[in-house]
Order: sequence, then C-alpha cells, then structure tokens
Amino acid sequence: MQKTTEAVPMSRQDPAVRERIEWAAVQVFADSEFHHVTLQQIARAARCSLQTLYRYYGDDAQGSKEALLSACLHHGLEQLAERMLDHLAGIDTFRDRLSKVFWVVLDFFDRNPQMGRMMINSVYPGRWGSDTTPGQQRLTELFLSVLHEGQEAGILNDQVASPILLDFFYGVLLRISQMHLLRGRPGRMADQHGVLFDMLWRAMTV
Amino acid sequence: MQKTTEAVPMSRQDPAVRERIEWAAVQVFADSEFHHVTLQQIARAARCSLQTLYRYYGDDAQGSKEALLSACLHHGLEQLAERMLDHLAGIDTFRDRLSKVFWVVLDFFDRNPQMGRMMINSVYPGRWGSDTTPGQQRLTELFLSVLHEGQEAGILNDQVASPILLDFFYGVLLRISQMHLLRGRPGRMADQHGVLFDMLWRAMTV
Amino acid sequence: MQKTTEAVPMSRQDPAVRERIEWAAVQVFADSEFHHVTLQQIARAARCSLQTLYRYYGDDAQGSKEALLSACLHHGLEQLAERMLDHLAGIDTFRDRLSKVFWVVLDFFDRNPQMGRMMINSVYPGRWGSDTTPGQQRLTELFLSVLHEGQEAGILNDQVASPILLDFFYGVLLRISQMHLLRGRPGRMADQHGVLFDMLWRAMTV
Amino acid sequence: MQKTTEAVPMSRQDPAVRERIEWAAVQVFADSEFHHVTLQQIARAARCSLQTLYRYYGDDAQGSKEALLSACLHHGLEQLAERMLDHLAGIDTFRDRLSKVFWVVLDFFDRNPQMGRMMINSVYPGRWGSDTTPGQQRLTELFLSVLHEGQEAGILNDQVASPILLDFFYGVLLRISQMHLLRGRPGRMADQHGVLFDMLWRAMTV
DNA sequence: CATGAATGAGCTTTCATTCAT
DNA sequence: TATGAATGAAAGCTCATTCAT
Repeated sequence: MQKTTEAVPMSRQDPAVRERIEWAAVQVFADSEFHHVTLQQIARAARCSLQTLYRYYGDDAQGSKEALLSACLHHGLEQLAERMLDHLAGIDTFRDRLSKVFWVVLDFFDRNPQMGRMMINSVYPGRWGSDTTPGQQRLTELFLSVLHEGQEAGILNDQVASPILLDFFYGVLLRISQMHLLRGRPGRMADQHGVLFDMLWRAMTV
Repeated sequence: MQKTTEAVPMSRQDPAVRERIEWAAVQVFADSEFHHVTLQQIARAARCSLQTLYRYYGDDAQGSKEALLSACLHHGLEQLAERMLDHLAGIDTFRDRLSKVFWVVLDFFDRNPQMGRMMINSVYPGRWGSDTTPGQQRLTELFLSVLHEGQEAGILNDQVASPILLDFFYGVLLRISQMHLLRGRPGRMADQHGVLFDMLWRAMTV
Repeated sequence: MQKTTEAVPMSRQDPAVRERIEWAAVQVFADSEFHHVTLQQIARAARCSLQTLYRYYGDDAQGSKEALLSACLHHGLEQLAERMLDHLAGIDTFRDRLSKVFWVVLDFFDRNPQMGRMMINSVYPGRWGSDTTPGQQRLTELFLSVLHEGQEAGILNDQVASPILLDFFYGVLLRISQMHLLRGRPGRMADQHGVLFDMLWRAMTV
Repeated sequence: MQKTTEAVPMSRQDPAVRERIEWAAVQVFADSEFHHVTLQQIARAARCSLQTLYRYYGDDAQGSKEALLSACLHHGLEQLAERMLDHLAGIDTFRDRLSKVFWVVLDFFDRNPQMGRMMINSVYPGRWGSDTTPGQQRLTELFLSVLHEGQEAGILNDQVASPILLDFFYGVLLRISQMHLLRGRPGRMADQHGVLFDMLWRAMTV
C-alpha cells in the first residue's frame, strides 16, 4: 500500500543486465539514427522488457532514451579514458605522448566500430561539448596541460591558444575515424598511424 | 473510382515563402536538437500554418521535418559552394587555393553562425556522408582533384591517399568552426586564418 | 476596395451552370457515400472550379457540401412533386389516386436511378424528416388530407392515425424502390405496380 | 531494417472497455450525423483517450470511425437477432411467427431508442445491404424461408417473389419505427402492434 | 520484476473553406 | 469569375512514458 517514491535503489540493479542492455543499445544506435530508434527495438535486442529499460535509465532528468544513449556513450568513453591513462604510463616525451594518444583512439575505433557508428549516427556534435563524464574531463584537462607544457617548453606552436591546438588534434583524429567508418573501408586505421601522426606533428610543432 | 492523389504542381511554391520558412527553420534547428524541435515551433517562427510546411516539404521520401532540415542544409551549403567557386576564380597556386578554401569556410560560419549551430545541433555526422547536393559533390571533386594534382606535382604529401588529405583539411576546419560556436567566443574565426592555415600547410606539404 | 458583403445576387447565377453542377453532383453522390465525396470530385465532374461551387452553394447556413446535396435533393423532389400533381389531375377515386401516387414514385426512380442511389448512399434517413421543401410539404399535406378523407368516408382503415397510414404507404414504396436499386436488378419497378398496389390497398382499406 | 508494424495481439482487448466505448458511441451517433461526430466526442463520452479508440477499432480495413459505427451496429443487431430467435422458439403458425417478428422489432426500438436514432442519423440506407453480420444473414434467410413456405402452403401471396414480400414487411416495420423516433412521440410502438400487423397480414395473405 | 493496457504528444495527411489575385 | 495558395479541423498513426497487475 505504501508508495516507495525513492529513486531506484542501486541494489535492485544487476550489473550484468546493465551490461547487456547497453551492449544491445549500442548495436541499435549504431544502425539507425537516434530518432529512428524505438525503445522497443532496444528492449527486443536486449531481450528484456520496456519496464526494465525504464527501471535502469528512467528516473533521470532526460527521458530514458537519451539517458540510455548517454550511458552508452559515457561507458564507452570511460573505457577509452581508462585505456588511455593506462597506455600513457611511463611515456615521457611530448611527441611520444601525443603519438600514443593518437594511436589509442584509432585503435579504439578499430576495435569498437559499433561505438564509432553510434557516435556518428546518434550523437549530435553539440553534445560533445556539454555531456561529459568526470573521466573525460580529466582526460581533456590532462591533454590541455600537456599541450600547454609543450608550448611553454618551446616545442609546440604557441601562436595559438592550447584549446586550438587540441581542436587541431581532435579534429583530425575524429574526422579520420568517422570517415573511415562511413566509407566502410576494411583495414585498420591504426595501421596508418605513423604517417598521419607525422603530419599532425609537423603542424603542431614550431 | 476517382484518383485522390495527384502530383503537387510546381506552381504551388512561392520562393519568398520558402525563403521565410527556411530562415525560420534554421533559427529553430540552431537552438534545439532536431528531435526536440516540433513543426509547430517552426510554423510559428515562420508565421505560417503547419499545413504550409507540409505543402512545401511534405511530398518527399522523408517526413517533412527531415526534408525541411535537408532543404535548409542544402540551401546553406549551396551558398557556400557558390561563394567558394566565386572566390577561387583566378587563384592559381596550390597554397593560395587551399588557403582561400580555408578562409571562405571560416568566414562563412562567421557570417552565418546559425547555420553552423544548426549543423552542430541537428545534423548527425553520418548525414554528411550521404545527404549531399550536386553542388557539394562538385566542390568535393574539385578539392580532391586539386589535392591530387598537388601530390602529383610533388608539393603535397603523397604518403596518404588524397581523400585522407581531404579528411585532414576538413577535420581541422570543421572542428575549429564547431568548437568556436560551442564555446560561444566572440571574435571572428577568420581572423585566425593565417596562423591556422600555416599549421595545416606544414602538415600537408612534403 | 469596398467589401461587398451582400449575399450572392441571383443575377450572377447562370441557371445552366446550376443545372450542370447539380447533375454532376447527383452522379457523384450516387456513387459514393456523402462523406467520401470531395468537392473536388464534384467540381471536376461539373467541369467548373471549386469557387463556383462556393459561389452557388456557399452562403448557406450549412457548409456548401451539405447545401449542394440538399439542393440536388430538393430539385429532384420538386420535379417529383410537380409530376405528381400533374398526374393526379382529374383522378377522383381514392383508389385511383393512391394507385397513381404509387406508380408515379416507382416510375420516377425507374427514370432517375441516380437520384435514388444518391438518396440511398448520401442521405441519412433522419434528413427526410427535417430537410423539406415547400413542394414536398404541400404534397405530404395533400396525401394526408386524402388519407384522412378516405378514413372519414369509411373506405380507409381508421384504426390508426392518418400519419401512420402514410408511413405504411411510404414505407413500402421507398423500401421497394431502394432494394430494387441496391440489388441492381434490371427491369422496371413500375411493371410490378399492379400487384404491389393491390397488396397495399388490401392493407389500407377496411 | 527492422519491422515497425506488428499485428495487434488479441489480448489487448478488455470487453468491459469495449462495452463502455460502444455504449458511448451509440449515444453520440444517435445525437448527430455520422460526419459531424468527432472521435474526440466519443472518447470524451467513453472517458477514454483517442488512442484507446484506435487500439480497439483502428486496425481495420475502414477508418476507425466507420469501424466503430459498424461495431455498434453489429452489436445491436446481434442482440436483436438473438432475441428474435429466442422469442420465435415454439411458435409454429405463419401468422404468429410473422406477428412475433413484427412485435420483437417494435419492442426492440422501444427499448433501445438510441440504437434506432443512431441508425437513422448515422447509417446510410445503402449500408443496410452490404454491411451485415452472420447473425443477420441467418435471420434474413430464416425469414425468407418462412415467407417462401407460406407461399408454398398457399397462405401467403405468391404473385410476387419472396424477397418482395420481405421488403413489404421490413419497409413498413422500419418506416414505422423510424418515424416514431423522428416525431419524438411518447408511447410505445409495440402498443400499436396488433392493428399494424393486421394491416400487414391482409396485404401479405392471399 | 515482467506484461500489457492507457495516455499524451507530435507527425502526417486530407479536406472543407477562405482569401488574394 | 476562375485559379491557386493558405488555413483550421480532424482523421489516423507511432512512440515515449506511466500505471496497474
């Protein structure tokens, strides 16, 4: 009889179910544009009921479809961020650090093409600015500080602000990844890593 | 017994009305994400009825909301393409041609920030690949041939295919434009044109 | 500049056009149900513009579609009433008068099957009660008085009120006509007049 | 890529809701003509949402408004057919059988004036021919066979085909019922049953 | 938890009707 | 008058979201 108005307690959530739902959602969001996806499709793909989706993603500020997309995105990006920090450990030179960043991202999309397709098909570029996780924030701040240090050290071009350098770096990285997926080419992007990063390095250094 | 569906005669279109609708639509699509926009909002902004929207954009393969967005996009990009061809006339060196292209795009978004915001907020990156006008096709082919010639002439880096060079160029250009709008900085991007293009040129040349 | 709010002056109406429109409307209303008919269909069938329909039938209490149907109906029924009065002239016995009425109606629908089909397809029975012309009123009053006199004279059954007698008469007459059209039988109803009226006469007399 | 349309499962139907909707619809269709009725009116009267109407009556060949009207009609007529068969049980003479039929119909409209008004206001006579349920078919066949037997037995007039006899019978019955409702007389029609049926019997017998 | 019915919002279409030319 | 564009109303449908069981 008594209403339980409390938010969904974490205890009622099964991480395995969450995993399964998000995996299914990524597949669906990767195949059609966000607003052509129905929650039914996702529920079917995740072999669960609509209600389960609402239970896991429903009590947010946003509707659960957007909440679900955000969750998929954050989850993927957290993985990327984690992997990135892991791979950066022990690398000290500017060039090697940036080169590594470049490689880790290309490699990530090579391994998770569905995640890439989802970003292309279902995430507006405008979202990239606002909707971020702590992990990404930290990563971005880390990058910025590296770039800034590089400028201070007289290695990187300091005629532009460090965020512009970051745009340069990300712009190329993401465009390359995106077009690779859109064109449906076979091969791995990471294989082109050397030559592409050389170009980028020429651009960013003095 | 009788036909009920007949082709819509072309004559039913008043260019001024079309103009007004698309202008209004750009404002609305620039302010909210595509799937948060209602046709009512656009109709109100264009001071016309819903039915008028359907008259102008309704008999397409896609629903009229998508058709309307496409129309806005195409219209804007056609303007850009036209302006581009206009500005390229009489410029012969590779460097100057690419520099001009870079400048024209930055200048375009400086002049039409709403068009840029619309692209950021309401166009999925995946659309950029498929949904193109003849004008854009032509422009892209032109770029590609210029890049290819540059490679043949031994001026541009030929370690990567010309489409990759194009991705490099576009990636930086669009990311810069997009982030400028997202960050809401005052100033014109075109003012940074020189230093940015220098970086890009270093990357793309041998 | 000055508005002419006056009702459409008769002078601007061409009886030939009216005739053509109503003839066309009867064909269309006979073929589909009222609410499946569009004014476009009628305009096309009458080879005139929509506006002409509104000019001729638009300034009524009802919308012009209903007004047009009413006009067709009234026009047809006025013809019937006229023909009826014409044929009744000079007939004096009750039996012959009623027999003649019966015959004139059967003959009317034999000659104007489209009018009959229109009534079946596009006129709700409820309309028959309310929406009447002076001609019909007069005709009905005439019938009622004949029936009443027949009762007074001891010839017609006076165990029921005269309107009931009229219902009896009309009920059979209209049902027979209607089913003949619905069944799409060839032949003329009027050919069965004798035997049918004999039955009716047996019912209505003492 | 994915199916978006799936068959509506039968289970989605609550008979009580169906009942409530149809009861409300009869009231509304009885009060205004079919094409002046909006589904909103019916939804309000049935205290449900528009979408519920579409859920229950929407996946038909016809639009849901017509489907709803048909359902109301069929439902009512099935009741009538059932009651008729019930009342006919154990009656053997032709006269009594026909008399009973006459009475059951008059009594039905006395008890369900709204059903009668709905038929008058919202059903085109042309529909009576085509749009029938198995129950009505059976009833009509039963009547026809009774009439035919009567003719064979030398009791009923065999100068006309049995369907014509049926038209005679129905024509009077329905016209009487209809005009009673239109005139809004108080009293019950069934009270006039005796004298009316006597008239009819005189007409139909040899 | 899962199922499925109910609801509200919004897209899309058709048509009667009106207005400007 | 005729033409065609504009509008409002309502049908018809899909889907996110909620509620009861």
